[in-house]
Amino acid sequence: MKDALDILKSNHLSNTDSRREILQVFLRSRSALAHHDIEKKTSEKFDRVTVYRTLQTFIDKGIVHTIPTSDNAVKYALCREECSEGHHHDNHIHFVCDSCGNTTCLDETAIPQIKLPQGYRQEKVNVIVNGVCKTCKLN
Amino acid sequence: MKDALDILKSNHLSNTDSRREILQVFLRSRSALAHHDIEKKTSEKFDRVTVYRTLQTFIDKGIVHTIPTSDNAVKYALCREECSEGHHHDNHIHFVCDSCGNTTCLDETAIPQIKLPQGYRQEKVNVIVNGVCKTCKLN
DNA sequence: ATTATATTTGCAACAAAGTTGCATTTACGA
DNA sequence: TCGTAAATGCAACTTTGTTGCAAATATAAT
Repeated sequence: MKDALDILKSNHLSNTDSRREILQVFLRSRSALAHHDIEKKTSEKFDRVTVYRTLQTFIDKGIVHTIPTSDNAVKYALCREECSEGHHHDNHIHFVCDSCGNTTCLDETAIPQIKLPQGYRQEKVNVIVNGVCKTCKLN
Repeated sequence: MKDALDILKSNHLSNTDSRREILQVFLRSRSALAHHDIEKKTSEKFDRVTVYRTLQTFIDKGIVHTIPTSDNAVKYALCREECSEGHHHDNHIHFVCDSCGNTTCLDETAIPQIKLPQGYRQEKVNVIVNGVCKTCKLN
């Protein structure tokens, strides 16, 4: 398991408090995080602006990716190893649990082939499944 | 083709200026609309609050549905006939053109079967495809 | 270890998006 | 046409996101 410092180093990013701690929050979290979650989990230690800029840097470097959700709250999650600067490979589906609210990447579940009508060019596909997650279903 | 009054009547909604005109905007538009688009297309005739409440009413009744997009701008589009109060059947994919920015419902393109890992219950699936639309590809 | 420099941060001020309570207005059935 | 419930508009507010700039900090070179 890579740690925050490794990730920063291999992406040629300087080791600053905010980057290190925000990465740690992601590494510790099993579900995707909204901007707001990140501010809270870092005890509002960093300015809102810094969090925005740090997230943008991570997206640019391919360290995290965004997940659109129907309630207009973009969430962020760590990319897997294969992502790199300017090139995301998040070919997995996202699951939103309507019970606990958690958004998770289902890395094992591939995005199915989609056949668009004639004339459309397909660039990227986002699949968001809503339902009840494993943990909640047991309770 | 149903008109605005029919839709309001069959959903037991009173016929007010805002509801009628906002519905007409949807009926005339071939792509999904953001809140902001609606305000503009009604010439800012209605208070922002009224537009929000009207949209919420339409969603509750199953007249429109929301489309999540990766840039955190929820868009709204008319549902097809089969939707009803509290029960959306938008079993089609959404296409976001990165060239013209338009979001459209591809009603003919069904959502493929998705096989979730053991233990997950699937309720709703959203598929958003980014790319270049028919019209833009020609130019 | 010290210093120089480019990068990053925090602040202030702002803009946009969305919400709530309440008084006024409107739709529509009686 | 009138009464009432529903819908609207206004004001005030919260949340979310952005920009410019001065101060602070990370890192590489000495």
